[in-house]
Parts: sequence; C-alpha cells; structure tokens
Amino acid sequence: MMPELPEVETIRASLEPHLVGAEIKSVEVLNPVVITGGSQEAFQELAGAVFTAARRRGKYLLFDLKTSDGQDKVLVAHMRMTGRLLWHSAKQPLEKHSHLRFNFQNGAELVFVDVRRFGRLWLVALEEIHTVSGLNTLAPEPMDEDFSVEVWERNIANRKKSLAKGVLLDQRAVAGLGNIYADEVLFAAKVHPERRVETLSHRDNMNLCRAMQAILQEAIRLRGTSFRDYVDSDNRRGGYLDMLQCFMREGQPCPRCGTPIKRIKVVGRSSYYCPRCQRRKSKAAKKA
DNA sequence: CCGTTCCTGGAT
DNA sequence: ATCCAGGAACGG
Repeated sequence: MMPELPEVETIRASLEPHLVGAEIKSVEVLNPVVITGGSQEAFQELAGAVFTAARRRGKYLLFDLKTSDGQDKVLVAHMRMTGRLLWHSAKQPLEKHSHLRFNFQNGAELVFVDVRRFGRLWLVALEEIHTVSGLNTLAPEPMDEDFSVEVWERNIANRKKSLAKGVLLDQRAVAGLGNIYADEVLFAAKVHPERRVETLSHRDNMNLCRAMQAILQEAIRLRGTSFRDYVDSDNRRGGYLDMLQCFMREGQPCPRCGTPIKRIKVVGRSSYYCPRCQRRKSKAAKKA
C-alpha cells in the first residue's frame, strides 16, 4: 500500500534484472481506464519491442523501450495507492483487478494490478516524456547531488503560508515523499506537521533535508515499508515497518521522550507526531 | 490554495 | 450499512 519513493525504487530494482532485454510478445489491455497516455492500440503495437532500462523519478517508474522498427518509447507507471507491477517467470492465472499484461517471448509476464484503479500508465515517445502529467513539474530527487537545503528553500519560498506537512507531500517541492515518510521526516527533524514553512529556521530546513535523505536511504535499504499489502514485483514485503517512529503509532510512546504519539488531520491526511518533540511554534515565535 | 473527487476493501 | 484510507488532478 502507498508506494512512495523507497517502495517505487524497490519495485524498480526488483524488476530491472527481469525486464531489461526482455522482448514483448503481446500486450493484453484488460481495462483501458488505467491508460492515461497513449491508446490501447499503441500498447498492443508494442509486440516485438524490447525493454532497455528501468528508471525511476520520484514515484514514477520509467521503462525504456526500443520498438521493432527502432523507435525509442517509454512506459511510465505511477502506482498511486494500491498499484502493483508483478513479474511472473511463467504464466499465471490473472488475479482480480489485473488491468494490463505484458507477455514476453521467454514465457514470462508482467502484470499491472490495481484494486482501486488510481494507478496510471502512459506510453509515450522518449522525446514526449515531458507530456506525462506531474513529471514535468517534479522537484529534484532528495537523494541527488542537485538537491540541497538551498534548492529546498527556493522551492518552498513562494508558499510561505503552507504547512510543513503539505509542502513535504507536494511533489513540486521535493520528489517522492508520501504520507508515511513525510511524517517520519517531520518527526526526525522535530518539526510539527502544521508549522508554517515561513517560520522554519535555516537549521530546521537543514534538519528536514538531512532527515529526508537518511530516512529514504534506510527505507530503500530495507526494501520499503509494507504497512498493509505493499509488495515488490517479486511479491516480497518491505522491512521498514519496524523502523517507523511515529506513523501508525497513535497512543504509543514517542521513541525519544515517551510522550504518547498524537494523530491529527493535516491537509486532509492523517498525521502522526510527538506533541512534545514537535512543537507547533518555533522557539523564536514563542519568545516574541 | 484548499477542499473534493476518484475507487474498493477492510474496519466498525 | 456506513465510514475511512490516500496521491494527485481538478474546481471553486
């Protein structure tokens, strides 16, 4: 559930060795509603194409393809809430809510399954990749060299009245965080989810950036968080669940100070935080 | 710029 | 039977 950057990266990494070099035999569009970019026919015309790379950008998966007539195309996938991309080395009966199936020459198959049908697929020419909604306005990767506290501060400069939680979830401010890791980052940086970003000190912003990088890196290492039913393409669960400090821990003692974790709604999302470690007002604001 | 909408299964 | 979860597009 809720694939965020670490889960999407885990899916990418687990798919890469299977997918790269695999030649498509046929594509079955079982439910065209998940196709946002490209037509049903365009997907079916991928027969003969070969996957050449498995990339990730934020929560988007980018699968490069070379068609049989030499065109460069990209299959873009966003899992949203419940999307799954499953690799089967041999044919299997279609499970419920299967929407698209790639059949490969070697007998393997790749199935896109999504109970809630929020997930989206695009098939675009490589040079048209910017037409994928959200991808063109996506902020830098928090783990990349071109991300820094300066970039972060620049990206949040025009939305000073916004709440910290809302900005962490905004893919135009930083790519890849969702509800789980946003709460964990705020906890690690000791920032209240409802803090207005204009009140954040440079030190707060540094702590936030450091927390993003450290938490995402560790979550990737542990293959993501399987909080309900998230699995990677090989049906494996992630190991970060036990590392969660506040998410889904309402009423349980804060790992730092023992104060019971609170749960509130912020920008329409459940937000878990420690009311003692994460003060709503900055120290400077309280003195004034 | 915030609230609403999409969608289904699981919880109550 | 009703409510709730939530990423991102969309509308007021």
